[in-house]
Amino acid sequence: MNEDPKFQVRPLYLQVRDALLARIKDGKWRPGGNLPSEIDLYQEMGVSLGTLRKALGVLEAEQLIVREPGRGTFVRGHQRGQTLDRFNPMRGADGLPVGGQVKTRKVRLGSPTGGERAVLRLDASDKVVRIHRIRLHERRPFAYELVCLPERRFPGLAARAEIPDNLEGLAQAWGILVARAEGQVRAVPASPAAAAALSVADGAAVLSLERIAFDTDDQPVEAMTAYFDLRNAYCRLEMR
Amino acid sequence: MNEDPKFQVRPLYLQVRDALLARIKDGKWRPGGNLPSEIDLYQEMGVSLGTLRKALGVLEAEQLIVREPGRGTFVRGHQRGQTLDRFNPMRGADGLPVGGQVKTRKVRLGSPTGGERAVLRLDASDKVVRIHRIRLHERRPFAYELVCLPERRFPGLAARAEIPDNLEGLAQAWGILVARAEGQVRAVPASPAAAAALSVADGAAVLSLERIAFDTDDQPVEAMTAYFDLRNAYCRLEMR
DNA sequence: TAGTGGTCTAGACCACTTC
DNA sequence: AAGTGGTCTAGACCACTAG
Repeated sequence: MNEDPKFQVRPLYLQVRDALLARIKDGKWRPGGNLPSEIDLYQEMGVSLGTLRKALGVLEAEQLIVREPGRGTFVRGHQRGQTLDRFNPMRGADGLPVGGQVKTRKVRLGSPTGGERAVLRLDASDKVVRIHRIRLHERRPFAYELVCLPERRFPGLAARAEIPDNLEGLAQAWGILVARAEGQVRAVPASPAAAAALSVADGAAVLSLERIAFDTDDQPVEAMTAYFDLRNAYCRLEMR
Repeated sequence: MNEDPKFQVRPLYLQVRDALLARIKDGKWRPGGNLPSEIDLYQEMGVSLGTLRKALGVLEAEQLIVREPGRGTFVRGHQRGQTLDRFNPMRGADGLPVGGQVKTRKVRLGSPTGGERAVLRLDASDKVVRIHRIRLHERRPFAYELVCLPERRFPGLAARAEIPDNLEGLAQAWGILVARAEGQVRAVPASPAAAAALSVADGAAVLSLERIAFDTDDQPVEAMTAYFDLRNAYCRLEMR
């Protein structure tokens, strides 16, 4: 880790971050498990403690690890039992966390549309896995979700019996680290399928959430479109 | 700055951050102006360079300052000419930045409603300033905004001739530092005033954005409700 | 009591901007 | 050439957790 600094462009602490991230990706340190102590790590990697701590600080800011004074450093894992992942800002009209049943309706292998090819950066030969879901909240339909995943990133998914209910569950099962997501909330006329799923009139306005999720290499991992009954849902915002 | 550490709870670098922030608030360093160099600052404050730099890092993460290698450290100022402030996620249907005329319709001093008293944490005797605005985009009405500001934080505002077009402009003019905002986007039936402003049918569904902005002491600074034509607007999201 | 992460210091060298 | 922020090191002490 201590080559001639003359030819290094990427700062050492970012190289250390990359090396640590690579081990998390490899599954060397499991989600929820703890990393070696800072003392062990900086000695093993041949950098100073300050540099190692700066690298850990970056990973902490990226929400990939959690540090607890006196206890250790842990790989951040997906909280099971959460029905919505942390990249879903939609809430029920009552403001409570959405916590009903999830019906996974179809899981099919298919070819991407032009739009999906573009946002997921796929080749013509790539396949995608499509999942349709309906989420209930307080026994009423809350969301109708159309998920599109690159088959290359989720091999064997279409044939699986049990499928996780949200992005974080899927990602964790396939060892993918989701770093961020971007999207839009709009109102659109309901398609027949969305109208049926949400029990609203055909063509009535519904809220839509289009979302693209990216991994730590900034590669797209999932494209989702979700529809919500105008009256039962809103989008929660935190702005800095 | 170097008292007996036995009785210090708040870390020194956060105390330094607080001291620097106080000077920014006082207007000692103007928005856009530059701070003294790190060397001058750490010597003046009697802490080590590392501690001073950690304090600056916090202020940078809070988006209150900007550091430019080789040039210096600057107080982050509001970009004039931006019609929407950085705490407004709404965009026109074309995705372009909203950049039309802004009509400030009414500016009135009044008493807060119960809801406003609660979210702005006001006493019964406190007054509020209300501003109504209409924003145009591509010559069509884009947003109808109802702004509610504590008179105590914006003294003399109701009597001013020229009023800034958005939260950041207002805050800068009164020396307030906005740190964050939270809110919700929903669809609601248009009130008569909103319907008239947006040229939609009375009671038709419109998007609404309710937003509360907070300063660096986490005190509420503004409560806004804005309405948008469903067909012309959407909400842009970035999630981490 | 041993181990962990958090804070703080002092000093060196670097790339970059500005004059 | 002088000044700025960015990186990197080595070492000290602290509060907290756990056995």
